Amino acid sequence: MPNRFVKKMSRLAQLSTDDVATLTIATANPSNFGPREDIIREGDEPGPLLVIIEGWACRYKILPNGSRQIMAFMMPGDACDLHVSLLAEMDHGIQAVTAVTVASIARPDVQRIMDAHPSISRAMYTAQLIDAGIMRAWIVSMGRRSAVQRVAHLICELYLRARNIGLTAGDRFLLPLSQIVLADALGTTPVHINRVLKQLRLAGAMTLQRGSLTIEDPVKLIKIAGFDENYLHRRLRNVM
Amino acid sequence: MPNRFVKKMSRLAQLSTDDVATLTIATANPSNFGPREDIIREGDEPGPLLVIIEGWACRYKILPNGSRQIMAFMMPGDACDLHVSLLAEMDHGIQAVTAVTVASIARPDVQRIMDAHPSISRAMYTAQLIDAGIMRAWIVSMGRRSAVQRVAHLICELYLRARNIGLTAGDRFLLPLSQIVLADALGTTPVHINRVLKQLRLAGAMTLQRGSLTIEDPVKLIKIAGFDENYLHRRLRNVM
DNA sequence: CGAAGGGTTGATCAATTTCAATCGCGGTGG
DNA sequence: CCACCGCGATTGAAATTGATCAACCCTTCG
Repeated sequence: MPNRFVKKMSRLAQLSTDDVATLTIATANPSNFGPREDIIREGDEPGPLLVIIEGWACRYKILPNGSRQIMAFMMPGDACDLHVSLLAEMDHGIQAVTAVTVASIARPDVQRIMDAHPSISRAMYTAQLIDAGIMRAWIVSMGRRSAVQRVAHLICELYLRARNIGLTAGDRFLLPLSQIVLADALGTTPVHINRVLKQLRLAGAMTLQRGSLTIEDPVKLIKIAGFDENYLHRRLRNVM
Repeated sequence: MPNRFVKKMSRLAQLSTDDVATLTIATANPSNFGPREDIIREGDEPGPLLVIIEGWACRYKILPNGSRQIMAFMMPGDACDLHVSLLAEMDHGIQAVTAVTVASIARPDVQRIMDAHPSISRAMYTAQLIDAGIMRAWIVSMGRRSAVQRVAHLICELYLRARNIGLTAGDRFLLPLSQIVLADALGTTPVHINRVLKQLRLAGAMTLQRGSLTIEDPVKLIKIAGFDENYLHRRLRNVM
């Protein structure tokens, strides 16, 4: 029974039985974090590669004035920091959003595994590609979309990502993000997020209550978001 | 006389004479683009790896309502699309900002070179790491900084990048970005950029006129920007 | 039961957009 | 050589979005 990370890697590249076994063994040491607990703090020296097995986490930065910006959400199967091994010091933190199970792979092992398993290496490369695409989409959202569009767009992104890993049930899925967290991710205030959610609810597009999101009218939501399904989806040649 | 790309790669990893020769040969076929000319268009199938040898370019996306968001600036030595080889179709365009000289390396050659030259591979990996850090900083800027702070922060970033490749003269450097382009990059309007620039000028922090930027008071500028020099700089263990 | 952490709503304030007009400069055709 | 264009820069005034401030409610949990 492969864990979420192994599953994700298997989707991103054709893995042999040996590849799968290697990844499974490497991530067989999970540890747990509670909600709001820091997994990595800004200023830490980058340690092992961390992989989310269960739960949601986020990448964030606190600004001098105390406000917070979330730069990414991580869901089961996502790696936290594929690329930061060269940093002398983390320039941002990673925090559990829900209760989270994390597996860690020592850096030398990552290197060894990638060297010995080209398919795994390819899968990780692809994962980075997807992440970069998501970051670009966030920049576009923050720069040129209104608050309503931003919320709608983020929901579309998260819905598709959740669906990809089998976390959706029809038009509904568990979205364990408080309005405060949404505000920190979208660069607005909780108050405004609240009004926007109400607006989307009244428009009959979607409803978020007690951590459960229901998409009432997918077409309307996508239209509001100006969501380009392809950026996460069809435009990848083979994967997802 | 190595070109800008070779120089940059040499700064990012210890390259042998052979590595340098390989890169030099691979990028010895430059072609030119005029300002505002598209180097890659959204929807194109990703082709060879493109490398900026001279001039400035930008990565951008046009939204349904016609507005434009710039997601990155590329300066001499920067690669356009290290990672997009797996995309079936470009989800954004790349455009020349000034007159630009671009070298291209066919994808299979990229693969072959990286396989045969671990140091080059490492340098490219590091380049990606830096780019990801810049993207994260942009997300933070767009989400949580005011327009003045955003402009100041972008100028700090571009100044350091320019200085890294020897394009600055003391506190001055050529910044070939119109107020319109700055607005597209920072998610505001040209009118507002104009007022913000005036504000920064009157504050004695920096002056931008006719494509030339002068930093009058670096300390003040950095303070306004809330700029963390480390994110581009000291936090990398060995490089830059 | 009390406290804490969301969520909700109203009223006001501030930053930024939008609209509109003018200016200046480099290039071009007559 | 000069008038004319087109694009970017600049400025003012009005309109709008989103932020801030301030309550109050509700649920959960110890």
